[in-house]
Amino acid sequence: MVRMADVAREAGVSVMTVSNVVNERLPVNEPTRARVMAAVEALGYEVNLTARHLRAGRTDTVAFIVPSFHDYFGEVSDKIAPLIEAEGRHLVLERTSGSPEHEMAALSVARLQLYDGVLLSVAGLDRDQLDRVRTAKPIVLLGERDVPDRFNHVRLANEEGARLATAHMIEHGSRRIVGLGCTFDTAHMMTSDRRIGWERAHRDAGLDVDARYVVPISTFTSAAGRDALLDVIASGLPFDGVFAVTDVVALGAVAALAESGLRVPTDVQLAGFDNLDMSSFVPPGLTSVDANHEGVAETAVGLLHRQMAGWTGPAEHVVAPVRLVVRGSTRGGA
Amino acid sequence: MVRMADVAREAGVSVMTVSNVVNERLPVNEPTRARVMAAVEALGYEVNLTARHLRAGRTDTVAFIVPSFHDYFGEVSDKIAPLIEAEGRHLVLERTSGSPEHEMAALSVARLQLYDGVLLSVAGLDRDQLDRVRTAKPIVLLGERDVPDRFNHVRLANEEGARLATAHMIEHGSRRIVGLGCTFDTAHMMTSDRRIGWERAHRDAGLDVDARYVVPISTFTSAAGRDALLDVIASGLPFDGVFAVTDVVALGAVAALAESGLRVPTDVQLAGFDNLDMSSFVPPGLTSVDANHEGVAETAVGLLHRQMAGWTGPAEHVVAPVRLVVRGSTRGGA
DNA sequence: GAGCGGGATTTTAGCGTTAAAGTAAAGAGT
DNA sequence: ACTCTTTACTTTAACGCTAAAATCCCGCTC
Repeated sequence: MVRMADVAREAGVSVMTVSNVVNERLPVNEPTRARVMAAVEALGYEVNLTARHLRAGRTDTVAFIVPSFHDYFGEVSDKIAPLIEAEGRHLVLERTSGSPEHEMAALSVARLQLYDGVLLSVAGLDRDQLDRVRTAKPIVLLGERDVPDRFNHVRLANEEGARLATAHMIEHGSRRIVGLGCTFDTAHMMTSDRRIGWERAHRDAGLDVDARYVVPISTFTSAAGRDALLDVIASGLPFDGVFAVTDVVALGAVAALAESGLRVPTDVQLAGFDNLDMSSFVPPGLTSVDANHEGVAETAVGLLHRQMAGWTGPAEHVVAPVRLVVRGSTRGGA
Repeated sequence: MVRMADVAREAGVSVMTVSNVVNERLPVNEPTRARVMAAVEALGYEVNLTARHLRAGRTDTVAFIVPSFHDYFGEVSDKIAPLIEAEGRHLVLERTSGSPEHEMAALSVARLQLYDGVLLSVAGLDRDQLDRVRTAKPIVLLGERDVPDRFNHVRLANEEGARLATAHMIEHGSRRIVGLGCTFDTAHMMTSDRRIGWERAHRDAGLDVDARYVVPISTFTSAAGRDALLDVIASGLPFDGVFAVTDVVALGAVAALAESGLRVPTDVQLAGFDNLDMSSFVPPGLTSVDANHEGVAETAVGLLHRQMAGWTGPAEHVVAPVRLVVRGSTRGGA
């Protein structure tokens, strides 16, 4: 490894002069500068970032900590990256597998020290566990969990989104709408809130809420969504609509319906949540609640920047608005 | 920030004793140990990783550098993560947007110093640019590019995969198969090699190779795939099969075919490449070349571990085998 | 030609950690 | 009783960088 000291010796100057040339801090006479640059080139010197980080107490790096690199998080990450880079910082992703232990470890003082700021997509931690996190490091939480007031937090209008999607299907004739994955779950506000929206749409339309139509799924995967809906079909429970808790789950529903010979949207209308890239391409086009990834990314990064810039005012709790994107899987669609 | 020195003062011992307790290196008498631990707890001390990294010359962190966090890379990342973690290291993802400048920057001495090893999914750099990278840092390259011999490299059997998929469609009756995105491109061995496989399948079957069926796409997205195939349909060029260069592009083709009222696989057979999670759920099930993400991940991580363990033998160039997963989008399917 | 101002460069002093060498005290061996 | 270990802990010296203070050198003034 080539150090500044090696360059300094080669150029016949002090280490500080090399530092000043490399970082363009204090002015350096042109002949000296040229000699230093020549030495830098000759030796292939590049600054040791670890040493700089230690000395500077900054890393110019932001971490986005996600449960998995898949699907929704992959798409959001790609929105966040340019916003972080625009401020001259680096973005790195870390993965927690959604487990509370991993998330807690990611929020440990030790790990936080590696970054100037952290965006954490909370999947496993509850309010109490988060409350135990004591740090001055800028943090913005994302995700559909209950979090302590002192954290900046961006989440989606889950209830409203679910209500919109369900009401839309009711408006277009569905009367028995499966809430696929919309189970009550103290830990999981995502499913609970979407369940409430599903329920409210029914009540608003004067329809009965039948608990048999709330179908639990084992994981938020397409496979689990398909299996769960196939079970519903096999059970003989009649239905004419499906609101899936996420688009990934909705894709599983698409598969189940196709396998079972049920036509979308003629026999069964279908809507999802997240409006992933793929959703507009899966025939006949997946009606979905759009959570505006880009807006969420901008809001979250904005809050983080504010904190990193030294803002100490009260934390904000943003609920990102949603809108329904109607496509061919429901009867209002094109 | 609480430093070891603060803990040492609180516990009435030297800094080294704290270090020895915290890292369980040299043995420390139980009463002393307890006093140190109490001080650690009281002050909420956690080690400063930046300082440790500088001192140790190691970071116990591996970076996976990808063009984007989306789709294929998201899925591969999720396979790689547990393999890295199993060795007690951390995995972080960085993004290059696929641009040569970003990739080169990621391979700069400075950035490499932050990691004990790097997995780089090459998308933009060519052989010459890679050849300019001079570093002893363990690196494994992934992706369908030509790379200098001295780098460990894992790529897919692109030609064979494309040939398998195309031959399969020919075997089941297709005679005019669009090679969607399978253009020759000096820089992009992925498309070129898959094009060659598409071509070979034709020749093996004694069919003419008609260049009009090689359809370029602007980007490897579903939108570009759909638009390109819609153009083909509008042009009136007759076809009865589509081999899409990736599953993401194939999804665009699915949309284009559905919009145009063409039935899959009755009117048009369709096959893709990558076998993404979604591919088995998009009706009628996407026939796809499976590149065995998990195997690729294991191979790449294995090569990286070997290098990090000090192996200095010649680099390996692994071509990961592929197999065809037949689903409903082709006529051999279920 | 002593004194001064100011730009160029160097010296000093860490950032927080840990490998290695050093010391001090208690116990073992002869 | 004196070495010789062993155990427990401390001191020293970096890792590679840079903010701040100190020094040097030159032309300029009066």
